[in-house]
Amino acid sequence: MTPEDISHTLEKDILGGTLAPGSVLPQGALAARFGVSRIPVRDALARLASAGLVELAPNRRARVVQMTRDEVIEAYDLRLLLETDLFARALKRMTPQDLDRIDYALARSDLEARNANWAEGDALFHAALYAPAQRSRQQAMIDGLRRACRVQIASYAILPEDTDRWLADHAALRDLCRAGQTTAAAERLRAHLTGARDTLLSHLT
Amino acid sequence: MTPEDISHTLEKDILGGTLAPGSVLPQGALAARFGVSRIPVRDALARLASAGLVELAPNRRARVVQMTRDEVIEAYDLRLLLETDLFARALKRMTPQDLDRIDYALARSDLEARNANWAEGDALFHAALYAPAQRSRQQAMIDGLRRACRVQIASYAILPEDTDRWLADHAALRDLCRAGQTTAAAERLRAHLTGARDTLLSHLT
DNA sequence: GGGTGTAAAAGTGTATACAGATATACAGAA
DNA sequence: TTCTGTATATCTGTATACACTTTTACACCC
Repeated sequence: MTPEDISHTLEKDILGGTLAPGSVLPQGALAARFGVSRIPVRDALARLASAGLVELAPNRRARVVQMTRDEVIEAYDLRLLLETDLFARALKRMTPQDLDRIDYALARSDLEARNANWAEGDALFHAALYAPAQRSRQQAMIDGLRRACRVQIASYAILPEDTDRWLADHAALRDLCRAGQTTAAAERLRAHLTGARDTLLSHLT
Repeated sequence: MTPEDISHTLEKDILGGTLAPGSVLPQGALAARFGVSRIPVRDALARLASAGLVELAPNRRARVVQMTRDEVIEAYDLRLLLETDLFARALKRMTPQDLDRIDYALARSDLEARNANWAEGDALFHAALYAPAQRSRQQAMIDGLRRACRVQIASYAILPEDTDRWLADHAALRDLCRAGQTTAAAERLRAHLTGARDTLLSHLT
């Protein structure tokens, strides 16, 4: 059990909803759970903190982040800004191979969605969508925001109709990429994200 | 000497040019320097890594980040995207008090610039410029990018003419804010950033 | 009941020690 | 000289121990 393993496992717990926003994460308990001392646990918590999944304060126990309504709005605004920009860059450089990879990612995400593992597939599809842009830093920022948003979503049961809409959006995005309709594709992505934001916000109050 | 103190001190060294990009940072040496054990040093290095100032790899010594040309371009593209957006949001909500604070920051940055501490003043001025938007996450992202860029700049001697152009840009931005000329202000910010990028790129090869 | 002070319990931060991995220096071969 | 293999020195990762801080629980007073 390395710190990386520990942080990955905890990330799954957080994003899977086992650890709800606001939960406390005592180092000692985690150390016992993973069969290590507190040192690698501290390391793992530091990783999660820099990924934006937990909050650390001196002499305080770590907590799973809990975003306010305004913070959720800001996060989605940032995703809109960064993802539409990255998508536009990707579209300009998209090769037939990239399109095939997007097809593959779409098929996989479709599979995962029925397997109660929708978010994994979502991240995979969008990663494939943006990969042609070859912008690792921007991609990393987007991943961070995506994870932060997902922590908030994880505590709610996702409705099947949401999943359907979401899969339809992905399929539409794929089609628009293939057809080379860049402005329509960008618009669809924008709608996809604002839709996701609004369903999350409707659950928050 | 807390981990936070240590990371701040190291950050100053890195951004001040004492620790050039690529320098190694052995935990033991730092522990001796700061009079603590290696544990808080590891903590400080983790902070710097999450701020994007050093690179950490398992069982390897920490290194000050060294960006490639493409990474510099990507970083400035991201700053352009995030800073122009944040500036536009700030302009919409700018009050007379905010304008006074910007005046104050401009005066201070003018002072710091003559004191060989230009970057501190630069960060201060831009923070004042964006503060009315009240977007902590976006501001944090921008700060991270700004620091990452500055690490690369730190190793070069800044020409006085650059500082002059840079101060003139700031003054112009302030004036455009006061005059309420939002589109011209946004355009000036864009020029300010692309100018900074190009001088950095000209030094890189 | 509701607030307040205090002591025990639980938790965090860090020094020390040691095992394992990496980097360095140097001798010998091409 | 330049490359390669190897022994040594250095460095990192983590368990343990202990001091200090925060949290919790409970008795007390209003």
